[in-house]
Amino acid sequence: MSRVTPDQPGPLSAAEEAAIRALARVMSVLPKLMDADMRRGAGISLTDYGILMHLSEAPGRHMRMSDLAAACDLSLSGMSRAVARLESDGLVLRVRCGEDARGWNAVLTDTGFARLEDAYPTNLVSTRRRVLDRFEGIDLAALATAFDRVAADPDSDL
Amino acid sequence: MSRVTPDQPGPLSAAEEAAIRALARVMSVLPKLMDADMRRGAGISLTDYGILMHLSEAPGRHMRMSDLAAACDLSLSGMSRAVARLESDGLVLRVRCGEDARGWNAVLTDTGFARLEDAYPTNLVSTRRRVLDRFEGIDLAALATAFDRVAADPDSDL
DNA sequence: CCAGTTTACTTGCTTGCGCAACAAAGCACT
DNA sequence: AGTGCTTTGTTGCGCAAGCAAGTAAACTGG
Repeated sequence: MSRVTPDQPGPLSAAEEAAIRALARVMSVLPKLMDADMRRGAGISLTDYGILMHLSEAPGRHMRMSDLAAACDLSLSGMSRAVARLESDGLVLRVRCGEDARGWNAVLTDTGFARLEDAYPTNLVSTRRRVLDRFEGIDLAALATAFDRVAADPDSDL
Repeated sequence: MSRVTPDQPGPLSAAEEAAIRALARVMSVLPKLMDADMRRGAGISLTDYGILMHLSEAPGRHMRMSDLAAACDLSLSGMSRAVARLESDGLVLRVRCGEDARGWNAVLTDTGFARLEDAYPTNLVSTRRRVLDRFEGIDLAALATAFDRVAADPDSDL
């Protein structure tokens, strides 16, 4: 009786192997490079930049802690501490959530928005030099949807 | 007098923006997912798996600490501690480097190799399900070379 | 309207990692 | 051989982030 065929039989093909190894390297190297760029060029960590960015794009420039954590892919505890840091720097403010007094809204202050605007060019340059310039000849739209599928994460269990 | 034209003028195009955001998400999500897969499925962290893998592929199954650190993209101090952990688990051994008594070789033990073999299928499944299955219709070879260009990192300065 | 449960966040503890300071071995030039 | 300089690795310290436990507010069923 023939059993169900697995997705692929044996080990990886040469092309798959090469792609996976290169991706692994990118995942470990690129965040460090871009974080270093941001710290050197704008005095802000990549994590903090992402938080400010997400807030700036939210209606009213505020977000619930848990939504923000999900958007930035941080644990709630991690976001709690990150926002505390940003608050002590005056970039963000925490206010009780009106319709649910358990919740808190992280609000981007004007200072915070100015800081984001200040850091934006650095991020832009870093993005181009480190990534986009090296993706010449690749279909970015197709790549984006593939990446989206990767990050989507259905079937969380192995 | 006309100044030098920057690589690209203004902000990112829609496709660039989408690709960058998706890549950012992949970089933050995927390592956690695959690490979780490895821990649950094989009781080993992704970092440790990578170390054992690199050692297993080296001639004589041993490597200098600094080479190993570079290969795994870890700081030397980080690798020092990682190897100490692995050594205490019996997966790796540290022996003085013959031709340069300052150096140490991390050597993969038989136990370590067995552990790697044991973890390999888990890694394979995780790799396929999380990544390769979602890259259908993408030229993997082209993608690999693009990733290699990203990870290569000439001009370290911003 | 009052337990018991669920949800939203914070805080204590631990881990992994990087940087800077250190020890030890090699090298270079006299 | 001897004195400095370089290279290789390890250790002290600090930081960011996750998990688990705690607190407070909101729902839910009697």
